[in-house]
Formats: sequence, structure tokens, C-alpha cells
Amino acid sequence: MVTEALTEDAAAGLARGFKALGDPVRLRLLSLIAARAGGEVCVCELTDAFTLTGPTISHHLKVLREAGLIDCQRRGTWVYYWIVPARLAALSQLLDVSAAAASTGSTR
Amino acid sequence: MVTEALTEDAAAGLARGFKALGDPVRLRLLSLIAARAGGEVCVCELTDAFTLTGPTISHHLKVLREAGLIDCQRRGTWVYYWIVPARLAALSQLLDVSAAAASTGSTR
DNA sequence: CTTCTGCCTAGACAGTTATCTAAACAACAG
DNA sequence: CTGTTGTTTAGATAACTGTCTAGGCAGAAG
Repeated sequence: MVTEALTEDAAAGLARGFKALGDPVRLRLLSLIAARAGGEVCVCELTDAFTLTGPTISHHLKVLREAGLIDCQRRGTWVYYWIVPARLAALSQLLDVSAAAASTGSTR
Repeated sequence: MVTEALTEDAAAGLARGFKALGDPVRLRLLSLIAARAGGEVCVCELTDAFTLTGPTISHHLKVLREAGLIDCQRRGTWVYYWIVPARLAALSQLLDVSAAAASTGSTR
């Protein structure tokens, strides 16, 4: 079991990811992208799923992208977004390991 | 594989958890608590690990507690905090499932 | 070239947050 | 009771965030 306390730098990097996930709209955006077979979703589809304006959705997508959680590419008129699995997995693992350590009540 | 898009309510509840994790200080606090054999940590130990004032640490602990990530109890002079594993596991699972769905490029 | 649609940037505004100091509360020791 | 120590609450302030409107850029179609 490897659950050392986080260094300040490690915590800063991981916190940036969690912070981006800390908004219901962004969490739903991520979920919509992840749940799409094919792995890619056009912005127009995402915008339609909310009662928010285009710029607001665009802003949230930018936050998710800058946190390394998603990436995008323009193809012709449309812009497509997809998940960055490794980043999600890294965040998931931290919580999983912490939960496990707490459950067994021990670590190193 | 179960990766439906999140409902608005589900997203709100989960986002509250991630939001609490979205601060480097809180992430380190959680990590310090989780990494402690015995599962419980006194506030005084946590305060010593940072260059922040007591009230600031107390504030962050409150945020984590209100997000359901930790819980606490006073025993005599000292207050002890511990992890709520189920809550961490729930957050971890969402990311894990989303990452997996994105990796296979499919869901349901 | 002009126009239309999709997406993003810029700027503004209201609400939230991280931090501090000062003060209060809780438990224990004289 | 009084004083001491550990922890939390209250209030203030500077910084950040989510949302909007207005406007700009990119590509496609006439």
C-alpha cells in the first residue's frame, strides 16, 4: 500500500484537476463526453443539453481542458471534445488509495 | 458498463465533493488524515504541518466535513478527524468509470 | 467577396472563497 | 474560581468564479 502524504507540489497539481470537477455543469459536461460512444462530442450537442449560453459552455470546456481532463480539435466547422483517460485515472486512484488506506486503518 | 450521463441532481452532489477537494491545502489535509495509521488525526498535528493559522485550518476542515469527506469527534481537549471511505470511493468510481468508458470508446 | 453559422474571446457584474485578526467556547490544571 | 491551551466562530478584505452580452474569428455556401 502506497499512501504517503502528498507533497505540496503534487497536491497543487491534483487539486487543479479536482477544482475543475467541482462544478455541476462541468461534471455533467465531462459525463456527457465520456458517455458518448465514439468518444467524441461536438460542442453544439453539449450546448443543447443545457439552458446556458454558448459562451458559458465554452468557458467551462476551457476550464476542463486547462485542467488536462479533456482535449479538443476543430474539424471543419465543428469542434470536437474528448476525454483524457489517464488524467481521470490519476485522480480516481488518489481517492481510491486514500479510501482503502482509511478503511484498513493503516498505511506504511 | 454503466456510464449514463449524470442527472442534474447527481452532478450537484458529486460536484460538492470534488469542489472540496479542489484546494491544495484541503487535499493535503485529507492525505495526511488518510495516511495516518489508526485512521484518526488530532487537529494540532494537522495545524503543525502548514504555515497557515489555526482558524484557516479549521475552516478547511469544516469544508471537508460539510462535503461528507471527513468526520470528527471531540475527546477531552483534542478533536480528532477521520476519513469517510464510502464518500471517497463514490467519487473515485465516477472518474474510474468515465475513464474506462472513454478508453474503450463506448458505453451502453 | 459576402453572408451565414459555429465557436471563442473580451469585458462587466454579482456572488463566493481563502486568508487573516480578534474574540469566544471547551476542557483541564492549579 | 482563575488561568492556560486547543479549537472554533465572527467579521473583514482581497482575490477568484460563473454567468451574461457584445463582438470577433473560422470555415462553408452562395
